[in-house]
Parts: sequence; C-alpha cells; structure tokens
Amino acid sequence: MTAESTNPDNHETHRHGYDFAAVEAKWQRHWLAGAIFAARNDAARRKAYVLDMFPYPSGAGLHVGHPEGYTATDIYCRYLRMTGHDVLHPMGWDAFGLPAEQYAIKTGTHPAITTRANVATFRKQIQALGFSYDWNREVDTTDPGYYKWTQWIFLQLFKRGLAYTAEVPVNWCPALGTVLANEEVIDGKSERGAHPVVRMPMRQWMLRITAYAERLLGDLDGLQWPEGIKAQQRTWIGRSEGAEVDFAIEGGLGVLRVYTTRPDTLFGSTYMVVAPEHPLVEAMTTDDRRGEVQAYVAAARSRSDRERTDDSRQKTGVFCGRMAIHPCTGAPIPIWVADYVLGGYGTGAIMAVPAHDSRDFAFARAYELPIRQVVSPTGQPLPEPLQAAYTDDGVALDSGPFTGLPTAQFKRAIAAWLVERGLGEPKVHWKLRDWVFSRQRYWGEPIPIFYPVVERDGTALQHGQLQPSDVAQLIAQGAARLDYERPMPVPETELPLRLPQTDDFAPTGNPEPPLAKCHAWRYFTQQGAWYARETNTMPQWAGSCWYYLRYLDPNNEAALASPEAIARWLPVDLYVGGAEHAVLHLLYARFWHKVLFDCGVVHQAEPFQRLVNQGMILGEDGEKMSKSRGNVINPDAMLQVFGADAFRLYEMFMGPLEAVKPWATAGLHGTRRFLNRVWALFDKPVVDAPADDATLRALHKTIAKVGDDTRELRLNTAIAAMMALLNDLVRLPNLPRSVAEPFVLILAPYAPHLSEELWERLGHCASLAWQPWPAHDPALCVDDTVEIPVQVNGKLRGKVVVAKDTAAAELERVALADPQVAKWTADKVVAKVIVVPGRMVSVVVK
RNA sequence: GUCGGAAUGGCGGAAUGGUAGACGCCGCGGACUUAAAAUCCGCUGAGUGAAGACUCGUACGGGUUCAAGUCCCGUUUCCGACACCA
Repeated sequence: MTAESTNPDNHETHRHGYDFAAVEAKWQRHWLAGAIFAARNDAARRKAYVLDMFPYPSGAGLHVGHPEGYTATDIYCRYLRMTGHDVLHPMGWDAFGLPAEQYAIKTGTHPAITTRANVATFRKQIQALGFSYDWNREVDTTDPGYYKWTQWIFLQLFKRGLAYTAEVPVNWCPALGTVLANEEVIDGKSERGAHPVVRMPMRQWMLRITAYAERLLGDLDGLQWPEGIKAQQRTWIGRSEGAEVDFAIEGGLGVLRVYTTRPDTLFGSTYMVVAPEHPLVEAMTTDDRRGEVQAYVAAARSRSDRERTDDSRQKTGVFCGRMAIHPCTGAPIPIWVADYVLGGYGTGAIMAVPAHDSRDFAFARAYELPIRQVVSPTGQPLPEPLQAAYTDDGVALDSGPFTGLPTAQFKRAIAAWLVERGLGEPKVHWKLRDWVFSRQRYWGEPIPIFYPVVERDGTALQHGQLQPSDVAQLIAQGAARLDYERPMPVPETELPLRLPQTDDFAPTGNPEPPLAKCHAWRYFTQQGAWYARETNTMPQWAGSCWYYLRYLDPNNEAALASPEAIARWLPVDLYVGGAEHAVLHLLYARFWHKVLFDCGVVHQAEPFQRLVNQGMILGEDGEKMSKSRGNVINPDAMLQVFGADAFRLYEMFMGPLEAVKPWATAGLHGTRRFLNRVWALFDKPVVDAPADDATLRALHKTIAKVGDDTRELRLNTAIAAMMALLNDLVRLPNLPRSVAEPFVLILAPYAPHLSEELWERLGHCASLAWQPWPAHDPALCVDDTVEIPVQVNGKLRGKVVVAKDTAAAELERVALADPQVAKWTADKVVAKVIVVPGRMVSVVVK
C-alpha cells in the first residue's frame, strides 16, 4: 500500500482510485530534473527522428487538437526508446506571426512580451501531459539566435539567384492604413471593419520556387505520405504538357503565341482570347474599340484574384477589333480580351475551342461566337447544336490531313507539324508560382538586405553631418531615394540582423512596413555613404521551413547545425501534424531543404520521410470546435478531473489517429476507470510463482499486438488489447511478477506516469523509460486448441474445438460429425468440402 | 466540376476474403450502502420463440467466390482540399 491510499486526508482520491495528480506531478518533475529524455547519441544504435509540427503559441493556449498528434508521437517515441533506438523528439515555437502584432497594436504590449508569456503557457500545458520531449533542444523562431540562421538561409537563396524583387500587387486598405494578408481580405473588404481594400503593385521579395518545380514533383513519389497530401501537392505544382502555337495577327502586328494542352483541337479554334494584362492588348486594339477595351482592362485590374476566379460569375470580354490568322486554315478569327484568361499562366493567351473546352463553350454561347466540332468519340460529329463542350479524347474530324487520328496520335503528329513549320513547339507549363516572400509587418524576421541611398542624380548620398532622421527627411522630400536596383546582402558575419526595439507598431498610414519608421535602425553609413535597410519582413512560413534542422544542434553559433548532427539524425523519420499544412508549409520546407541540399548543407533530397496527419477532433455536437459554437473543450479542465494518463489514453482510444472524430467527455470515464482498475490490480499479492498457461498466452499475445500496433500507430487497438488483458488479469487470485512487469512495461508508453509509479512499486529504482520492451514468445501467441467455424452453404452452422494443428482430413471428419452441422447436411448430398486447417470448414450440400 | 477520404449497434469504433460488432461509452438488472456516488457482477444489433434455435443485418443496386464489411462494376450521401491554370 502506498501513502496516498492509506492517508485519511486523501480519502477523496482513494475512493476514485489513486491520486493521479500527485503521481503525475511526481514523475513529470523526475523526468525533467533528470533530463531523462535528452536524446542519446550512440552511433552504434539505430536512430529515430520523430517530429511534431510545432505550434504557434496563441494566447488561447492549447486546445484538445494539439495533444492528439503529440500524444501519438510521444507513445511512439517511448516505444522506440524501449526497443533500442536513440530518439530525437523535440518541441519548439513558431512564434512570429500576426496575432501577437495585432495585439501589440491594440494594447501597446510588445509582441516579444506577449510571445514570451504565451510560450510559457504552452510549455507548461504541454509538460502537464507528460510528453517525453528533449527540452534541451527547444527552439523559438523569434529568438535572434534562431532567426540568425533563417536569415542566413535567405542569403544563400539570394546568392543563388533564388530571391529577387518584383512589383506584385498587395492588398492595401487605406482606412486601416495598412497592407493586409490575403486571408484578412474577404470579398474585397477588410476582415476587421469591412473597409474597402485596393490592389496596388508594390516591390516585393520573391523566392524562385518554380526553379524547383520538377524536383518538388518528382521526389514526391518516394515519400511515405498520405496519398491525399501528395495529390494536393501535385495539383498545386500543376505540371501540364501541351504546345505553344503562334497565330499571326492581321495588320502585320507580329504573332500571338498561345499555350494549349489540346493542340489536337487546333482546327476547332474559332476565336482567340488574351488576358487583360497581356502586353499586346494595347497594340492589337483598333481605334474604334479603344474606349471599350480600356474600360474593360481597367475594371479587370481593380478586381481581386478571388473575384476574377469566381466560378459562378458570368464570363465577360470585349472584341479588340483585330483578327488573327489560323495557322492551318488561313481563316481570320477574332481576338477577344477576357479575364477568364489569366495573365500569369502559360502565355496569357489562348486559342478558344468552344466545341471542346467548357469555358470557351460558355463564352462562345454568351457572345454568339462560332462553335466548330473537331473531335468526337467515333469520328462522326455529335448532333448539333452541342449542349456542352465535348472535352474527352476521341477521334479527329474536319482536321485536314489529321482527320481520323485518335487524340493521342494527333498530339504527337501536330507537334512535329508545328515544329517543322516554325509555328510552335511542345511545351511544359506549371501552375506553381514564385513565392511572395515579403510581408509589410513588424513581427517577423528582418530581410538581411540593404540598398544604397542616392541623390537625385544617382550618386551616393555622402555621410556629411546627417543623422538617420535627416536622411529619412531627404527621401520624403524627394531629394534622395533608395537604389532598389542594387540590393546588397548583409554580411553573414553581421547576422543576426535584429529587429529594432520599438513601441511604435502602428500602421504607417501608407503601404510601407512599420520598420520604415525606425530611422535609426534603417539608415546607416558605411565608408562614408548612406545605406538603408530593407523594411519588409519574412512571412511566418520562413521560420517553420527549417526548424527541424535547428533541433539537431540548437545552440550552435557557427552553423545552423553541425555536419555531425545532420549526418546522425536526418531525415525526419516520422512527421505528425495537421492536414491544413498539406501544401504550403510542407512545400516550402521541401523547397528550402532542396536548396540546402544543393548548398551541401544536408545530404538527402527530402526532409520528411513518413508523414501522418492526425484527424481533427470535433466538438461533442459533431461540429468543428469554435468559440462561437460554444463547443470548445478545454484540456486543462479535462486534466484536472481525469489526469494526464487518462486524457492521453482517451485521445488515442477515440479512433484511428488519422480519422476525424467527435469528442465525448463521457469516454474519459472509460479510460479513467481502466487506469484505476490497473492500479487496483496491484492490490493483489505480487507473487514469484509462474503464471498459468491461459494467462501467459493472453499476456504474450497482448505484448505482440501492442508492439505491432504501436509501430503502425494503431494506438486505439493497442489500448483495447491492454484493456482486454486487464479484464483477464483481474480474475486472477494473485499477480505473478512475470505478468505484472511486462504488463507495466507495455502500458508505459501510453500511461507513463502510472506505469512509472507501478514500476517503482514493483521494486525498481530506475525509470522504466529505457527498459527493454518485453519479448513475446511466438509459441505462446497461438492457442493449442482452436474453435473452428463450420459453414454449410455459406452459413455458419456450427463450431468445433480441435487441436490447432489438426490435419485437414481429420478436421473435415470432426466438422461433418458435429451434431449442429449434421442437422444441415442430413438428407443432403455433400458436394464439396473446403477445409482451411486452423481456420475454418465450409461444406457445400445439394 | 476535379482530386483525396469515408459510410458497420443508441454512440466512438474493431475485424490477414474465413465465427461481424473486439474494446469502450450510454442504458438496463443485480450486489454492497440507511441512501446516493464510487466500486463489483451480469445483460445489452433487430426480429421470432418458453427454450433449443431460427431469420434478418456492415449506405444502395449488381457481380466474382464454397465464403464478401473486406475484391470488382455502378449509384447515393457525407467530410476534406482544389477550383476559369487553357
């Protein structure tokens, strides 16, 4: 008996089982104080790098979704330690981001202070769940020691020509005086206050992720990732094979180049469309159409991407007045300007084939343009008028020399034909765009770039007696400007480029970032000349792109991680997190990893070998948890009532890790009861006598199953198996040590606090965290006798109990002799008997 | 629309093509208690039956097989992602 259960002051907890609050606090202290889970590093042992997607430490604290993935990886890691692995299992904070900055603007509290407080809350909450993280490796993306290396990676990108600036539209909200992120803009209005938002071009940093499109696509094949995530990334990258074709523009205006994936429908092209931003729009527009076209282009420009791509919108466009010459038939076809063609994809111009493209079909219908069939399933035209575009492959018709060719052959033939005549060529295009990398925000990593300050005539602004604020004034007055054509990298030795301390996070009132107001930080002299720092900061994705590398060697000041640590731990063997990061985070991180691979920093092409998405936990009403629905479950409250072990167990017992599943607090009573029953089991005398055969078999089967299930992350069925074993053990008069010890050990990854306590009670002084996983005896995992179902004409009619290795002939004899079976075979002719020894007997009668 | 996933008792879920519903929740009955809670024992897919037992049953319609929740074809519904990318 322990002190808890005999202490009269503790009768409350005794009645409900053991004092889990005391036990859990005790072991959490013990693990932390002894750094029990510091990653061991012995090159002779197998390594495992198990990673959770690190959280953004929001002010709201942990929700029940966070511990779902964390518990799964914790169980897995504890299992791996017991099976002889060196395990790297770290945790950290993705702490740059919008909410802290918005809070700062509202309250004046510096984001660093908010962040520190939130991190402390998160750490405490996570530790209260007893996870076996190596806390010596905690990282925080807002720590200058961390973002020094985020900036360093940016410089590598810059040096390789993968970071560049371009004029890109941003969402500028004049009423709020700030630039908004896409997700802060809803239907062209600001999320807060519903003020109008205008799109205006601004100089932005871009990352050339498109240069890696081919590799980002190809390398997906070798990854152990959910099919859905791979499919999403493939779609996002959007490789498309087709051809570019030149159409001559009437009036000697050169050629209009289009991209199509269906060059086989070339003969069906009855008009052309260029995007409103196409460079030739101006030149192609005839004078009588100019007013109309200009108005259309202006209207299109003011529309947001979202509006323009709204599917339900009626297609619009204007005829520019000019005709193109069909390269095959020589027929003149009209050139239209319409915003259903996107400027940023392909060549920004298409040949419209209304008979075989649903968008062109809709447009042709609306503007009464001709529709010409050139493909059909059989090569015979479908009845006209067509009700919809026929977009499948088929056989060509009315296509000159190509008539009668199946689509695939046609595509090959026309490609050669186009190349031969210099009219076009096969071409691959990608949907993936370069990554807009700058944000007009304070709370992010400063981009380590600066520009010369020059006078009106372009000569360097000399130091003189100027102060930074004077320089700012000169620029404001137009007497000086930044030479954005000459971006210069901050020397690596000067990293980190720290965020300036400031209390002024308020929007600037113009599209410039808040850092533009930090004159003393922004303007500096070097060899007598003035320079100005970049004032855009990096997006939140930056820090999360490479954090898995910093964990390897978090305090290294000379490199982002030592070559030894990189060689030892990479790649990440298991990465667990939410599916909401299917595309962006996982694609960006893969991109950076490949760049670092090309830099020779890392040695695998891919960072994350195996990926698992935990399913969302819904509210008790089956709806997504949200404050407005009032169905949010607070994990702290659950821990208070049920304890960490019961909470962990419940989250895993709810169902498969990947599944979306509703919360049910009632279910926690089940896991709480289970743990109490385990505790009560040890009230039985622990004896050194051997266990009976049935118990031994049940134990060994359970050890095998829990091991298998844990490796496969089928944690729900592993728990069910341990519950079933307990149901057997409680019936025993006493508890053989040879059963008690393995049982505690297999339970340990799942309910580590209780297990440590029981392990100690069994007389062990060291933590069980590094105990070997109990071995199971395969001979004890099968029964000597088995119950064999007997089917007659496919229906279960009887069961016979036989020795497990009963031969087929004997099994058949016993089965047919069984009275229950005989009842169904009497008066019938046995036509066939299928015997699967050890499994079942199936009798066919007539 | 496209892509990915799912559909099994009152609920969460389990089932290498081979005894559907393990395990748990809820519920019901019983023991203990002055009583309740907690705990322990038992029952718990639907239907027929006194019982032995039988019939039906894994979204729907077909098919393959001695045997289908599981494999194949088609349909419906739900969830998630993408969505004018030519």
